[in-house]
Amino acid sequence: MIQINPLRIWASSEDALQTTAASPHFPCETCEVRDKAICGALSLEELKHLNGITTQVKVPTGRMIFCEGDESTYLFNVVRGAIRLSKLLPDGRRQVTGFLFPGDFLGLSVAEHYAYSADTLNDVALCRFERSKLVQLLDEFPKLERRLLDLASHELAEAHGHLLLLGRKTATERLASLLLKLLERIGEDQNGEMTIDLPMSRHDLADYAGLSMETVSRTFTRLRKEGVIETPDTRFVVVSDTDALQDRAGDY
Amino acid sequence: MIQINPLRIWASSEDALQTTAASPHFPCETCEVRDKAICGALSLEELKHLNGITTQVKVPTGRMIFCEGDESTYLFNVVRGAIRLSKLLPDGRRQVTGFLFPGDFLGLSVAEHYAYSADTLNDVALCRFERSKLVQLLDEFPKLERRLLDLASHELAEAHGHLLLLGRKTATERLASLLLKLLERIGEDQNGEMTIDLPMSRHDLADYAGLSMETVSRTFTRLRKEGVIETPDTRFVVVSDTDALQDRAGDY
DNA sequence: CGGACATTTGACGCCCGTCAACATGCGTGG
DNA sequence: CCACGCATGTTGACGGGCGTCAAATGTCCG
Repeated sequence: MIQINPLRIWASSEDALQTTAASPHFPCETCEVRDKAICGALSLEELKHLNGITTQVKVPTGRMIFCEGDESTYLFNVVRGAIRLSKLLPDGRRQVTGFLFPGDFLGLSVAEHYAYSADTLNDVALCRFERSKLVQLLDEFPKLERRLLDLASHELAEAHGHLLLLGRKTATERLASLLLKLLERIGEDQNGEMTIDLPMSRHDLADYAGLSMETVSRTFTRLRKEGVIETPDTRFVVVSDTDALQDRAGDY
Repeated sequence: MIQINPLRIWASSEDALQTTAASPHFPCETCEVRDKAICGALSLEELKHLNGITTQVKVPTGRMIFCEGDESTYLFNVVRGAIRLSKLLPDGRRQVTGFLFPGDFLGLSVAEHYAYSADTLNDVALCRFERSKLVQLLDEFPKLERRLLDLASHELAEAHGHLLLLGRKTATERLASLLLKLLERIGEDQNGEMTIDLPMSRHDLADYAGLSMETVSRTFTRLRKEGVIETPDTRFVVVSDTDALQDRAGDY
């Protein structure tokens, strides 16, 4: 599998993020996702230990972070940007297993190899630690381990929802469900309208929902004509009628 | 949601399993799945503690163990039998998220509610503990927590494989993949022929693979006509040509 | 033997994938 | 500034894979 400079750093000068470990500035303290990420389980004192084994890393748009099957030497916290997780079949068919956003944990797997590939949908900032050092840290801070277990079981529940979506929902239900999930995760109130700024392409949405790009596009237009959403730009989705979207998602 | 006597015990006399906790006979010691299950992480001494909080439980064929959304008061080890995990849409569409067999852990979730329903495909023996007590135990035995984390990340990887199956594989690939998985898990050598004794119906297989029962049936017939499998009985599948089945699974 | 149930098989239709044409946006360079 | 090219998204036409419905067959058990 090809891996293109997975962790190359792009230019950054005025930015708070550094590529060196254990900065004297103790960046964890001022981290934007500190309470969301696994770090939220730790006291300030413990956080200093964590800070000691982390490296701040940036990855530009469209780069591989790691590949399915690679040895899982690193784990990450997503600090900024959006990430696509996916699995491939040998003939190129792709399944997107999830999208990650700031505060999410990446690489959760005690296994030796990554179970999926991860690449960037836009410029991403990561907080990286070596897996071996994390394991060490887990022994020191049991709270961290509990947090990881919580995380894993939460992701498992998410995955099961995704299974239901892929196995049993119609195209419309799939897209409605996906939009609702994105709305919850990255939806923003833009002068009274709940809006999603999609960092991913129609193709990515399709590969998440087990559909073709064309079907996703057609479903978008149908939802638009029915007044459920607006799409002022391909990149933005305004959810005009959340209830209607809920109805179309098929759950309950 | 309906829940029919989820943990009722059926007649058992000569059997080693008891319905009472902490039997003086220390059943963990002689447990058939002791090294497979999470218990494998524990020393004999630690096992005695675990033994103290477990209850041996039996559930007959076709009973609910718990329902999606129920408060998750109990966790289980599967000692004997086969279990179906599933999620439902309100209109009855069902997605089977997995099948469990002896040695598997059931209820992995630190969340307050089960994310899916579990019911029995045949007579099942379970080793049950209260979630609250388990959490307590995790504090005492960090090894156990590590084991659970391993387990969770393994299940996560399984789920991602399932996502790929549902999202991107054809009917034949889905069934071939499923049969290979079952072969690995419960396949037995019956005088030189690798055989699967299916505890689940065609309908269950279909709901796992996101297909209709009819399509599963037709795919079975096709695989039989092509000499990949034999189906002497609807319950038994003999895999005559494992390589051919691999080819049809679509991976690699 | 007969009824209930699971499975198989067949006929038919539809949802969604495929292929292709067209539209739109964006960056580049003249 | 516009022309052009490329990438992405939309729309239309068409076909196929799989779902649905229904009947036939097999199986179990009273």
